[in-house]
Amino acid sequence: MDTREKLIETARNLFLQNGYGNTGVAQILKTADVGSGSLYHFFPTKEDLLLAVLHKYKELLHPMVIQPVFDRVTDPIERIFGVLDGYRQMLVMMQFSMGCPIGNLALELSNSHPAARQLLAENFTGWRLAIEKCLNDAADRLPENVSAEGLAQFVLTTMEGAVMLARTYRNLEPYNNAVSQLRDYFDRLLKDGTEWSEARPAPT
Amino acid sequence: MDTREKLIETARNLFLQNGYGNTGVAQILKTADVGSGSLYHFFPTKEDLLLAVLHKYKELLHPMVIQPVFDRVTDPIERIFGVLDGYRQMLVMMQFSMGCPIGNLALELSNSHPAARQLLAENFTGWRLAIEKCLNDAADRLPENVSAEGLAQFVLTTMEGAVMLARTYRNLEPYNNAVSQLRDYFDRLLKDGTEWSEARPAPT
DNA sequence: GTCTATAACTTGATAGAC
DNA sequence: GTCTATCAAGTTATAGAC
Repeated sequence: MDTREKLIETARNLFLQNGYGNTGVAQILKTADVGSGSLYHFFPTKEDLLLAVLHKYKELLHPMVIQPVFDRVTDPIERIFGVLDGYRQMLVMMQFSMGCPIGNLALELSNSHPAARQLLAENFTGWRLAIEKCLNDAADRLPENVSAEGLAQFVLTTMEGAVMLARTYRNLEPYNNAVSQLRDYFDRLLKDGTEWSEARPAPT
Repeated sequence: MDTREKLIETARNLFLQNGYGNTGVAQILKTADVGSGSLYHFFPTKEDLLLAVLHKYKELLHPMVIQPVFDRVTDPIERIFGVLDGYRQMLVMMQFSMGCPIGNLALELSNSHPAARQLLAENFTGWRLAIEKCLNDAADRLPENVSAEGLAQFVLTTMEGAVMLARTYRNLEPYNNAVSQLRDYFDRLLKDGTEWSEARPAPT
């Protein structure tokens, strides 16, 4: 693995564990066993390294998060819950020390780092599109006036909130609960052909 | 306002805007116009100040977040959506620069600061209990086998995830969407078995 | 492309006078 | 209880040799 790739990979892991601000450049260098000059040759600033990490996450979304699930599950609705189960497994495996890497960085950086914020949003959108595709593949089972985009975004919302609570409580229960509730919602959507009740317009 | 209280209030605001790690003690001192010696008289370490801030949030939950909504809305289900609307208003007012203070700190600190993590969990629990009470007050309209605790936690999950997405996209749409979906879920729950709610206008 | 050394600065925390 | 002055350590980033 070349030096540039090693730096991105190391930074990705450390940002995931400690956040961006709490990860020092020196720590990255030590962990990657790379000299200071090398880093600043590839990445003029620490933020440039951050942006490279966020690009990397975009590249990893399908091979790491989506495709493995799609390979072993065919039903489009079950694929969605398969992806959610992947996050559950990660929480357990990492003993709640890591959540969704994008969610972590989103809250830390969306105020202060506009370029990073943009890439984080693109990561969210990529995730949502993958779920959206599943919903479109199951369109015949969903009420006609259900918005695939809106529902896919709601799945993302649920996942991110659930990961946050599970990590805070250091307990899987909030995550399992959220997935159960979402499953119940899906059951009710799939079950009856009744009208999607459009929510009231937001107050101004 | 005494110095101790002023320090807590200042730190609370700065942590909210910049996070814990990115807020320097010097910055707190300058903003609060307080000398270094005073701070360390009340709070031996920066973390002690953080814990005081988290205690403050627990105290503020009802007077600031819950009670104002309960005072102007009586229907228990509408109270829940009233609380959610409060967060929507905050996102707009603060132009997405601030989300849920607890959620922000939860992701930043739950790995590295166990004492803070515990207090963050207590804050979440307090919020959930307020929603849970609403659900119990509306128990006659909900299916018997619905767990008020589980559903209340799902509301919290949705709110936190929705705030995260809205801040990342710097757009209210993900938040409105999540609330709409949650409303639709509630409609399907309420409709299922019991009478139609007269507390709010029928969906258009 | 990589190394060493270091500049310029900020951090959290402390000591002691008053 | 508050002030001033200061500490040691850590931060990002740079310069110049190889």
